[in-house]
Amino acid sequence: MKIVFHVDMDAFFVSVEEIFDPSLKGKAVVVGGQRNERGVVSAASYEARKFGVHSALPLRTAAALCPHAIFLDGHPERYREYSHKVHRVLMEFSPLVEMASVDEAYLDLTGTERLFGPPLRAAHLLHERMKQATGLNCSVGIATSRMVAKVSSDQAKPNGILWVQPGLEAAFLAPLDVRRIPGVGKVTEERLHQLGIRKVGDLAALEEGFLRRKLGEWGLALAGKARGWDAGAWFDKPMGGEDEPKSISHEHTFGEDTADQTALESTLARLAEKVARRVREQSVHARTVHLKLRYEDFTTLTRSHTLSRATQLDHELIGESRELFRKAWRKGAKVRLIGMGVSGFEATEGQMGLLDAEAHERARKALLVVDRLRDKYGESTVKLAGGLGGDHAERVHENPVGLPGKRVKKT
DNA sequence: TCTGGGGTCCTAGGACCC
DNA sequence: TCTGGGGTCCTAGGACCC
Repeated sequence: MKIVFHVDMDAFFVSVEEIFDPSLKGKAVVVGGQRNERGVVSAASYEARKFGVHSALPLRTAAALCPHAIFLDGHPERYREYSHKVHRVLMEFSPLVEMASVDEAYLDLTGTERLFGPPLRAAHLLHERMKQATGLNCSVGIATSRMVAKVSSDQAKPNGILWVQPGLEAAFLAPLDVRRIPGVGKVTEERLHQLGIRKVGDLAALEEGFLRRKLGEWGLALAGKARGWDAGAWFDKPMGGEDEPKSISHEHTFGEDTADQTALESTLARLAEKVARRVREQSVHARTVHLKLRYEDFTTLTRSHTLSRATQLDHELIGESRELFRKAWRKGAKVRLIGMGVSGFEATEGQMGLLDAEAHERARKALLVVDRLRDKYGESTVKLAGGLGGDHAERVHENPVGLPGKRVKKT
């Protein structure tokens, strides 16, 4: 019988911040930005949650609900560091660990009885070891499948352990709201409510034909989940597989909406540089370029273009995204968010003429040097002049007011 | 009280090919 | 000339997750 653990860190970002500043303990803390900023809550302490603050809530709403809360900017480096610590602890219990995000993981503990005893005992050992090694609380769900283990850790929160024994999956799920099923969000929940389905048990009792008619193939998968069946490749996939990303993107929401073409295009160029750099770090080449625009009324559009040849060069991604932008943007319309990304990764850039290939190679090598310099001295110290193989000489951009992430280095 | 940023997966129509 | 059917790629949009 398969034994799957789902380990979920409690209020992860807040808990990490408390390690760096213990005076935060027991207080209402909101991580994600300042109280008057555009943005949403990344994590809220349990104290703040008492006032209705939760993740994804707009920061300004959180400030209205809980005026005495302490608002903190996030520290992604800290969370990555602690995520690695968590990973190391989990590896002590099984080599089959799959981090599902910075703060949660699946473990396959099948056949570890001899080492750690029965599942509950293993979970307690893990829980204690986690606290001792990282200073963080976690919750553990134990089941025979990932899906049920995940629902179970959710029910165990905070700081708890819950084992759904083999054969009791459907009984465990039945009384829960349909929203508890991973993959059922606001929209699907609403559709299910309209069909009179509120509990997972209601879902499990329905005829398959009915679900297929009302919700399509997705409805069938849902009914399976409701019965505790964890179907599909995801279930069978062995844990621990580190797969490469399928897309890389960056986006930016302006502090104030803007229709200033220079500001928009220079922001886009900065995003494209960050994306290009990460593409090079992955040692891949990207074929499809995506643009995303959000206007002041929140209408959002995306445009994409597939290149005849994959690339990892700044100026090509800057040029492509700018072209997409100029075609898509209603001139004069105020923009709230601009973003770009790439997908369709290939190992090499593909065929090109000899002369092109030489220029291309020069540009690639120059960029690798630039990447290293930027590592050492910071983003803004290195600016590319023209001549690196493109029309980007005019690309040297100022930092528009209100943009984060470009600190100017004093020399 | 206005709604982040990084992703994944799915759907659906049209193009194109066999 | 009442005109299939499937597979794959491309593009746009959307649900969902942390």
